[in-house]
Amino acid sequence: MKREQILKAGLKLFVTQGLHAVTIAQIAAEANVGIGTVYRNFNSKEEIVQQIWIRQKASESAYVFKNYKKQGSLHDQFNFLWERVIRYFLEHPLEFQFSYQFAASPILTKEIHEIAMTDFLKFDELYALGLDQNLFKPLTARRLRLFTFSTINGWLLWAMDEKMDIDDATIALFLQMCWDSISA
Amino acid sequence: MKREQILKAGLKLFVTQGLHAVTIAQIAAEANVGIGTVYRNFNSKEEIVQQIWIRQKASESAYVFKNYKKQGSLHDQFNFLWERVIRYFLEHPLEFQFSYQFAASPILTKEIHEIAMTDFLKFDELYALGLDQNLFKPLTARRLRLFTFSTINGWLLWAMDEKMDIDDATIALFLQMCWDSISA
DNA sequence: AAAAACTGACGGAATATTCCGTCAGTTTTT
DNA sequence: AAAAACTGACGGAATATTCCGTCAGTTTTT
Repeated sequence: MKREQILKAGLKLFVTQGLHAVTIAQIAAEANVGIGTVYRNFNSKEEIVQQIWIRQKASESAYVFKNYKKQGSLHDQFNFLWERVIRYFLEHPLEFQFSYQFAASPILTKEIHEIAMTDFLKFDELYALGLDQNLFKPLTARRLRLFTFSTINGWLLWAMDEKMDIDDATIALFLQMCWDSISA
Repeated sequence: MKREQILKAGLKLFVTQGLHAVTIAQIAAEANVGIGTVYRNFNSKEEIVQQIWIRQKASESAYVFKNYKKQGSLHDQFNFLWERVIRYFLEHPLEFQFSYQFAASPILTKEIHEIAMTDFLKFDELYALGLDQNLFKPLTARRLRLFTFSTINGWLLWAMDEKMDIDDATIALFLQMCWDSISA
């Protein structure tokens, strides 16, 4: 409970102020929790960041794969999953900012990334299938997935930044762009 | 001169250790400069980051637009410029990491971004031309540019991270993906 | 009522920032 | 043209400030 409050507070503060500007005392205050409680739950500011990352990716994957059924054409599945990713981020702007900002941070080790990303390996199966059917350009499944993911990430950053309003048609067009980019 | 040394040292340290972990004293040491000299040139750590950003974007645009002639087909020009961007980042991994890491940082204000990005507006002319010729999907020139840029950024991150070796063929394929994604 | 969890004041380590003497390079005086 | 006076960038010791992490006392849970 308190742990959750701390992670939530950290998320908000890190995104709005940046890692270096946030103190443990601030996090404790924002979480309505004593400083000692922060230290009971986490060893350092860096550990808080790591745990926020893991928690965020878990919440993201839960949202994305909810109601996911392997039915319809491969293209349909592709659209379904990536649209869920897009909608998750649109509905959770703080989580998106955090995700973007820390993706390349030296604080997040290979291990942390690996733990956090396991759920998303399901995407690779989809891409592997597409490769079998010669639908995609000749890259590995993993690379194709990373390509689409980073495209979406980057696009959302600018879209949010510009306060571009994103309706269903825009999302559909964008998904089409993602598909076209990797199509053979 | 000293100013340059400080910016260079800051770039290296921020990328490898992260903003919060780097002290002014460290920067001074890495730059072979006294602490006082750092303060003579900059008011704070944040200002150093902002100036590194501006300097980095200037160096990037100088590299990208060097020898750029508006000749050949629009597709050729597209390939020329984006290939330059890719090569710049491949040859300057520190600059790339920095660019990626701080793009969404709260330290960089709208003003700073605007100053740093002016040179890159030339890209928009290219996209506008393509739109006139109905080559692209129906988005604004600016959005198309941001889309391609973020795609490249994201792709390079993973490519470098995975130590994927990037030869001319790979770059060509990737540029093709960028083109296909926005083609009507 | 015993154990566990929590709180936040506090001390001290880490860090930022200031301040001032030095000295290489420049200008003025003789 | 030699000497004297001046300048201000520089370095780093001294000082100010921040921030961490502990722990004694308090509250909550079991």
